[in-house]
Amino acid sequence: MFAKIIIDQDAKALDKVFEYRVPEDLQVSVGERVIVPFGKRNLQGFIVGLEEKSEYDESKIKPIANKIEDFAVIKPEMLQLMLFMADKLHLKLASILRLFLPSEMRTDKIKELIVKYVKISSTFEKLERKAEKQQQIVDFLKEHGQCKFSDVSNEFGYASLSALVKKGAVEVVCEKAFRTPDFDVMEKVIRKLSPLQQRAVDTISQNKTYLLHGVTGSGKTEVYMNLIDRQLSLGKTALMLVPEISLTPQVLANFKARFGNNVALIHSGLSAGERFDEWQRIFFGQAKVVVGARSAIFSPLENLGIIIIDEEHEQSYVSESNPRYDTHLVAEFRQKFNDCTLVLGSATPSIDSYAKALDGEYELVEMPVRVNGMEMPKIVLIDMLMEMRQGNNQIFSIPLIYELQDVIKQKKQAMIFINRRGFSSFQRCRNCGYVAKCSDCDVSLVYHRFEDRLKCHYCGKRYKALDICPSCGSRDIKQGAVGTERVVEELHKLFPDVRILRMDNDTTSKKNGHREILNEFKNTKPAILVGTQMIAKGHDFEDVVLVGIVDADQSLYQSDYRSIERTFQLITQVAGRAGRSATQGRVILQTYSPRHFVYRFASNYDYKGFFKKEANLRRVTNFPPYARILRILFTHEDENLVAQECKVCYNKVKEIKEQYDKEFVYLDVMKAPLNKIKNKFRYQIMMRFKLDHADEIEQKIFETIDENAKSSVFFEINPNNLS
DNA sequence: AGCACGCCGACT
DNA sequence: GTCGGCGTGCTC
Repeated sequence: MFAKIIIDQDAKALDKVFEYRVPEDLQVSVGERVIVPFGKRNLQGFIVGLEEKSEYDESKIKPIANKIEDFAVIKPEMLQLMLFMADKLHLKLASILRLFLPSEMRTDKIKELIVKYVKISSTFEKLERKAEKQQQIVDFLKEHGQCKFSDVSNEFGYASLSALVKKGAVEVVCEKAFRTPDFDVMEKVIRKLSPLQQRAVDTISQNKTYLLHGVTGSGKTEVYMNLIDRQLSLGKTALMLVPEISLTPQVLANFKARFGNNVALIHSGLSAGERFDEWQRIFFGQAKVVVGARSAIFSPLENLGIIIIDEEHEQSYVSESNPRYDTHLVAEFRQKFNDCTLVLGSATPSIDSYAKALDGEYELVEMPVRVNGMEMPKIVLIDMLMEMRQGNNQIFSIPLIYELQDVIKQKKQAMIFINRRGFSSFQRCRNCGYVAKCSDCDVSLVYHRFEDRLKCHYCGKRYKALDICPSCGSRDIKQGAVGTERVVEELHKLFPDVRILRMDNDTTSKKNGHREILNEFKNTKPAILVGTQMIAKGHDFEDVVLVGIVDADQSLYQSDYRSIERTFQLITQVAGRAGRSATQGRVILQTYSPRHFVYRFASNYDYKGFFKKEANLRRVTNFPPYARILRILFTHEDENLVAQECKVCYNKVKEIKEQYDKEFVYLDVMKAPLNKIKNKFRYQIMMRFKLDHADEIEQKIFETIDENAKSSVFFEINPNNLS
């Protein structure tokens, strides 16, 4: 018998299947981890196939040395998924397999909690020699059967017990034990569903994909819980993904209360041991429900009945490091493989998903009203250019200051949202609001302070930094970016007696920083909470009646094609924080581009109108989902070497482009925007092509690059982040 | 990835 | 003469 084995090493040269002989006395099956002699070393490998005959020179084949576990860690579904991902994303096989296991399992220091038990051996008859203590142990075990090793040794002494073990009179049995993380205990609350929620639950009943479009506050979570309950009662399992930042202690406690020990929770706060144990509980079927962030999509659940991706539009579902994958793609595979239900839920679906829903690929389910019947907060647009012309050069507009005064008078609360994401900045004319765009790509240019140049992150084209506005001739050019500290400072000046809290990466880095700030905010009235994205998620504060968005344009002028979509999502998300109680909330949205269509649609909560406009824009400019972007990134310590190699590959890709000239919208080589990371130089080939032959083109490019590149290369399909 | 082989420069 | 630099190639 011969085994096909993937060596657990993340190297291009080893990214293939090796063959080994299975020793007569070794029972192996597909999916198991083994130790194999590889060159001079012994390495870990995964059995991905078993065959009677070998295709390789049999004299060179070595035997498998050993097994690592006595069960197949990679289940058949995951092996299929591995092949699927390798094909679609061109990732190395070993690096995909690593995604399927908790990282603790790869290091040798597996922290499996093993409890040792002892019992009388089946072969034991009686003690040969008189030994008082040993006799006592034997009698004890005869009476009680299997006992904990530590208990027995504590009671009768370690020496006697181990002497018995050495003789073979007593057998040691090792069993696994699980550490389960502690939780705040919460009462199980099952709310009665609104008719709209009930309708959604009833509709989502088939084994296909649904896009659940429900406004903020429409009670999607309760719908999810009901859908999961239904699957459990059918004897199936459920997988629910939530963005990492939404996995707050409260949310976790909620799931624990609802599903008890049936649920496994996977989040970044787990210790290595806890993570490993949760994985095992899932693997062995003790946990029937998994709730977790992105990587939980690889949970080894069997008999999957439903997969739910909450806030499906969130960027965090796309992995931006090492094995780059998109959770949607994996979820779609698992949905098909298990013939189960897939639910994508959002108040602001991604353009990609909504387009699929309109195409009939997904079924659209809508929940257009809030569960408490409350109206959505009113969004008021403030033209900051107008404010400036009227002599207000502050961060806050006059209307926002008025509204804040009002909130304070009423002893209510407000949130001020700072839209600060990434580190790139743009240049803007303070007089007319002009922002420089790339003439070739129609995305905003990024200002690089170091070189004092504007650059396009899609095509690499460089432009002189602005000193005079090309649109109105003004010299009043500014780089936009206001930080949370600045805002807090200004608020202190305006309202010296009011408690002002700040929440961002700096203030929440401490262990419970997050919770402490939110608790303090909850108990202080009046109060103003200033924060970044973090405050846009989850928490509902009854007394927040006002939300201020200080500089909405920040995300609008990020240099990627999804920036408009993201701005719409952000505004809707943030607005949802206001007015969760009886009074209708208000949102003050300050912008320098008040006429941009995104604000018109967002302030009217007109998702469909927005989609139509944005989708059309993408279609005519050839951006996803109506085209595909492929970025090939080359990295190496030696700059000349990567640059050279990248160039060679570019020329090869150009040959492919010639074959498919009508399909290509764009192709070029350039330094990556972040030219050097961790002492490695980065060069890239960027291209965009239409969808008709996209898969075909992609495969050809994968092949060509593999043949021609020696340095480390990776591929990104429709990347979000172009650093 | 890691380990050996191999072919050139600087030293006991 | 030999030690050691890291380029190249291989691992079932």
